[in-house]
This record gives sequence, structure tokens and C-alpha cells, in this order.
Amino acid sequence: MGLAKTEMFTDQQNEIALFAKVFGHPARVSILQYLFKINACVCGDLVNEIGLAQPTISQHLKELRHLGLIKGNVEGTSVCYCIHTENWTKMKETMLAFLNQDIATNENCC
Amino acid sequence: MGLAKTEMFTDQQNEIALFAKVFGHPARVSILQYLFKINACVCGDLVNEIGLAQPTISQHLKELRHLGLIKGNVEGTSVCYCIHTENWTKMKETMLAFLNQDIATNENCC
DNA sequence: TCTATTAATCGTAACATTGCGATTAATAAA
DNA sequence: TTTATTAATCGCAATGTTACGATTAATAGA
Repeated sequence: MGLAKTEMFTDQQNEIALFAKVFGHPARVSILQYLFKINACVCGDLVNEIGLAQPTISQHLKELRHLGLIKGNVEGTSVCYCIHTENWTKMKETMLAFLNQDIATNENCC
Repeated sequence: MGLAKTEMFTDQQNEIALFAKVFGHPARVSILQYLFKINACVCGDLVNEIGLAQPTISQHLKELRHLGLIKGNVEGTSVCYCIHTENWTKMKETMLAFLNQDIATNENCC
């Protein structure tokens, strides 16, 4: 079908999946890493930096913005993007809780 | 097109995206959480636990297995699954490096 | 051997994602 | 006002994902 049956999962599980999904494309990973590296607003040069067409980058930026992980503000004809630090921290807590689940090694097992 | 242009990204970026992608569905998040909670091999009852059809669960398990995050061994007519702890730890390091990127608050910015 | 049980695989329908050319909207500069 | 610049949006083709009924394969138990 192509669409997940979100109603059978908890809000937390759906939230983790939503965040993970947005990291599930190397272009978005690359955009985020670049924004961290530059450590400032980036006005436009993401297209040159990443190497995908302008509409494609714009679409990836939109997804990141809609999840709240980046913010962009208009500056003349260009738009400046940077990491939304508060939301990034919140997202990180959710993801860390998932990744840091404890594994008490079970001997009578696989 | 539906397929990412992986050749324009680093191995690390593609790896992060691959791990994130597999977490990008609540059923797989749920399966992993259950395996952690039970903390043992789970023989078959994932279908009852999650609530999706058997072929669907089997497909999700296959993806988790192919990425190496779980392992399953045959036990009679059933198959027992559990977390692949070494690989989980490796994956965690990769993801943590990405999530923990430093944000030096930039004042002359957004 | 026959039958039940369990899980993988096949096939397919419905929907989502990715990428980009073309266009549009908004502002700046001339 | 006209023209350039920048980024969003539209529209679409190609491909991927999700879900599940039906089938198959493998083994256990009668």
C-alpha cells in the first residue's frame, strides 16, 4: 500500500519513525551536516554544495523545516537556513532514548 | 525517480541514511522495542504483538536482519529473533556521532 | 505417511518518494 | 519600470515502500 498503519502504534513510536524517516536520505543528512559545519545561516549555496538540482534541494529543505529541525528566514531575494537548536535537542532526546535501550545480555538465547 | 543519488554522498552519509531508513517505520521501531523489552529470543509471537499480518511482519524482520540489527535462528518450525548486540552498538555509535553534532550558538544569525 | 504448524516468499495493488524541467513569486538592482 | 536573481511550487516520470492474500517449504507430531 505504501502507507504505514500508524494508528496501531504509540505516539512515541510514530514520532521516532517520523524523525528517522527524514534522516533516511543522504541529501538531508548532508544538508544538516553542512549547516552544523558552517555554524551559521546558509544563504542559497546549498545547491552548489550538495550537487542536486535547485527544486530537489528546496524540497528536502521543506521536509526538514516542516519537522522543525531547521529554520529559514528571508533575506532579500535569498533565504537563510540554520539548525533549529531547541527542536534539534528535543529530537535528540527522543532518538537517544530509543538508541540507548539497554541490552542485558541473555545467555539462554540466540 | 524514487531512488537516491547515493554516489554523490559520502559512505558515512549513506550509512546514516540506511540505518535511519530502517527506523523510519513504526512497525520496525515497535519490533525492536519489543525485542529489547522481552530481552530474549522471541519465537513467533511478534505477529500477535504488533498486529500486522504475518507476511508483513516477516518482511519487516527481513529488513532488520539484512541490516544486521537482529538475528534469528531456527528452532523447530519456528524462528527465534533477538537483537544483534554488537551490531546494534556499532550502529549506535554512527548515529550518535550524527545526533551529537555540536551547535555553537551563532548570534549574528537567524 | 499424513496432517498441522510456522514462517518465508511470490505477486500485486495502493500509495509514497525522489528528481528535475518548467514555471511562478518576490525582491533587488539598473 | 524593466531586468536579473533567488527560491518555492507545479507537474510528471521513474522507482521504492507497505500491506496482505495465496502459496510454498520445512519440520513436528500423530
